[in-house]
Amino acid sequence: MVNISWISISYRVTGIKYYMVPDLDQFSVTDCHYYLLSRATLVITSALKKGFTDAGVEKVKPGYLGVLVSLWQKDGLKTVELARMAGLEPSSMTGLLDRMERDGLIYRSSDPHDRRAQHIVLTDFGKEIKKPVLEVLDKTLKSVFQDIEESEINIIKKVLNKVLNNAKRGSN
Amino acid sequence: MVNISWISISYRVTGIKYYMVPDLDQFSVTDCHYYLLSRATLVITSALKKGFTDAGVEKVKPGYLGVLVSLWQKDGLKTVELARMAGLEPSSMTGLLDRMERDGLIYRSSDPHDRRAQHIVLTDFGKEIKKPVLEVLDKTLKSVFQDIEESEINIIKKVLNKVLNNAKRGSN
DNA sequence: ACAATATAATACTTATACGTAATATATGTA
DNA sequence: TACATATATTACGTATAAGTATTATATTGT
Repeated sequence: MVNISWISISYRVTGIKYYMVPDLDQFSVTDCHYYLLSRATLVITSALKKGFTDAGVEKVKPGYLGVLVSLWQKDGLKTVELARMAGLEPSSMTGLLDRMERDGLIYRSSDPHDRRAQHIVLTDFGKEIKKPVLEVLDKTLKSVFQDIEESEINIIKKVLNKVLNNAKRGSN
Repeated sequence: MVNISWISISYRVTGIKYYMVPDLDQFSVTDCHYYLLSRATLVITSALKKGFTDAGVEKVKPGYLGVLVSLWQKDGLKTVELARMAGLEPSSMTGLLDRMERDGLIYRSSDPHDRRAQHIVLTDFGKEIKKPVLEVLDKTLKSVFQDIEESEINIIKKVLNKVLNNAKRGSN
């Protein structure tokens, strides 16, 4: 794409001093882990969004996927449970559920035993769209990851899991 | 983390029919490419943000990095040029530059030869923070990608570049 | 020269996710 | 029982990025 990079010289220059600020002029974005990760996430999100629209389920946004799949497995989960399952903060989950409620996919139902808690329940519409949504998901990911070997996919998964663990440890 | 996954069964089940909707109950998030990519991006972003704050350059947000590094290489680029270099839409770049201007990192300067264009220029402050910002970047990425082999990093880069190309072709 | 088209930047709306704080309710302990 | 603490959810502000439409200029073709 272009000629700049704002990342991770350390992996490409051996013997560099830890805090040495490297000369940037010789790097390209396609060498930058952070750039590549964020762009890949964005293009997949964008492809999913287009896929849902083309399939006539434009009410479904990519961000809803985690919640939908969780609820298709077990309806009536609580907000915190959904947040934990999707890897989001509870406060993020609230806004997500607001949008999903607005779009007619779920509703909130009070817990008679714990008046703090709300159970998140799929509407009929939320149940009906399961098949087309999963089809779009499968098709989109097949398209985006086409011509990539299974062994490489496995390395990606392994490395990204390690990244998540490194970050988790770093934040403690 | 948890027991759900909303992704990409296709790579793990051989011989699956293209549009077959798979049974979800047996998958885990840590097997999901889309999940892993988006989480990894978010944890790195979060680590960078914390790094900037700890280093006393809390005016710098992770999203500013692409623009800053571009301008440190060549000051006075135009909005569209910066957008293209960072891989963003020009409309996204406008908002980003608004925040950077508000935070005292850049200012806009009209082009006398093309009255449509604005040149984006670093303030003194925007120039001064180069060293600490690059230090935080280097340190953070070293930390997040620690214990990951160079060969694996290279595979990640290769695969993600292919993903970006696949998505680009798919959108035409 | 003028009309059609292209380019640069922006405004506005929406989606996504974090962090902090507030509120209500439960639970555990002295 | 009363108080401290923990839990569930939400409210509000901010960062990030896309998409659509608009405005102002430039450029090109006739």
